[in-house]
Amino acid sequence: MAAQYIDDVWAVTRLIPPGRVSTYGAIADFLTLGSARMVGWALFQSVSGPDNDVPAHRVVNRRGELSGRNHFRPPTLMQERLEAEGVAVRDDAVVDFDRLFWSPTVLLS
DNA sequence: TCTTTGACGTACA
DNA sequence: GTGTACGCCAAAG
Repeated sequence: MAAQYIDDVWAVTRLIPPGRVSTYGAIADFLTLGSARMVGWALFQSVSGPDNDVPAHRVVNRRGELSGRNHFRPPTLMQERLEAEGVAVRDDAVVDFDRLFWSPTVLLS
């Protein structure tokens, strides 16, 4: 069974609205994991395992780059899904990332 | 058990 | 803007 933080990360990731993106640091800070790497690891488990019902493609690094696209099958799946949701991707990075950025902290409001 | 690596981020030169 | 260093925590070898 997955660890608790894995479940939390998946829950937050599922809350990301379609057409929006979030960052590892924002989720890590929201869950007070203390390390953004845990977020990436948790999402990697979702993509690698059978529980791929997590929109991991909506989570990018701080620059808005698709750093984890190489872990998708095929590696272009991440960009394809983002573009399918209306998120423009250019040079492995989200266009207008500042505008499309979504933070889980909005749930606190 | 120790070492290395990893979907990151911040600090500093 | 670029390169280096460190912290952070967990999994794999």
